[in-house]
Amino acid sequence: MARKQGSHSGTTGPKVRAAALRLIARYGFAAVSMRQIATDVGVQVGALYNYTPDKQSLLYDLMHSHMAELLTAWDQEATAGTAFARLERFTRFHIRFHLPRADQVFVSYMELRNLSPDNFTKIEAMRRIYEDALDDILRAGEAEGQFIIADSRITTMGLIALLTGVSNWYRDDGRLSVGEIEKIYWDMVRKSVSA
Amino acid sequence: MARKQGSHSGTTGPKVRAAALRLIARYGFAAVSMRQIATDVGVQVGALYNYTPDKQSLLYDLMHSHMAELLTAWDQEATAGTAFARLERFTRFHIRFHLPRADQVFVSYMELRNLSPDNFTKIEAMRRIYEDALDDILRAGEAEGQFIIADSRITTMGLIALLTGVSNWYRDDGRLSVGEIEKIYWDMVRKSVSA
DNA sequence: GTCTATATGAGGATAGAC
DNA sequence: GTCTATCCTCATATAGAC
Repeated sequence: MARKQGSHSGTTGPKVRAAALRLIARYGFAAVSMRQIATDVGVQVGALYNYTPDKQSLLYDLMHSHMAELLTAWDQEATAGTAFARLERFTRFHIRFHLPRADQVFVSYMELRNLSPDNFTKIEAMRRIYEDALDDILRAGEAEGQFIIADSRITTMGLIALLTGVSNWYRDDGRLSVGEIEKIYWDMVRKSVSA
Repeated sequence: MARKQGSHSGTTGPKVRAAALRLIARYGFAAVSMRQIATDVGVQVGALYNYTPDKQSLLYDLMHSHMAELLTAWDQEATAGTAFARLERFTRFHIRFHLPRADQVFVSYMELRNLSPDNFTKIEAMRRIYEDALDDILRAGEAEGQFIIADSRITTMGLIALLTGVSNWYRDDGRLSVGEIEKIYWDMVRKSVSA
């Protein structure tokens, strides 16, 4: 039988977050109960409230962590260079970052409507920063004459939808490596904005 | 005060579906209660069960209707011709069909995981038929030498993600007409597969 | 076809013992 | 830090009156 009492500090917190992420990705925020999460972690429901003040905060933490990681990772990846080189960097980075994070991507996209208004505003602001990074690249390339783009904002939204869509079909045991997928998508992106 | 009794047959059924669609799109299937739907329609909760055997069937009906309409509309739109012409047709059709159906798109995409396994299988089969229509065009264009495509299946998924993404940012009162949006996306699609 | 009332169960969150 | 027990609200679905 499972242990009924005792301290397991240091591991329960991360376990709660991991269980919540996986369950919410699979069944949706509203469909997942705190009891389900507790069972998955191996504690009773009351114990969860040592790690989150409420269910909403748990969702926000998951989405905020994801966006913060994304922005930090891109900050470290972004470089100077031609718009062309920067766009390739962005394309490959986006795929490489998101592919191993299917649950985070799913939750961050699907559960926006379940954030409280305040939390939604904060997450949207982070998302906007990321979109603007691509928008900057596109406008730079247009100014340099490397790209022909009808509308940089729409192209930004289009390319991000295209690239994020990888998560819809990618499987770890699929026939293509991440590198091959990056290449295929980079070909499409490159051609779609080409002069 | 609202009427407490009486027959309103002929209108309640569609109203139930319309209310369910709008509420589910906004808050998610699991988060929307039958009571909310009933309130929105203006009846008591028990009355809903004259129009659906249960909540799950209501969701399935919404998604099935959407996919059936989509396939029927594409059947009427599809034409013979060069792969190039067929791809433009598909691109413009996809945007024109989906733009005025934001709620349906959202629900059909987001609530797949809330379908029962049987219902999921049926909806997925319909979705696959639509994807295959694009896949056929791409492979035809490749065979004719009009397109250069690394992998038709991945390109199919990529283009559908790109095109469906329009629903993420489109607003009825935005600065662009549907025709202008079709044009911008067709430029991207055309170039992305160009030889 | 709709209403009211109810059966039956699950939900988020909290209090207090250990 | 976790457990048990509980409060209070809400859920889906059904039964039977009108």
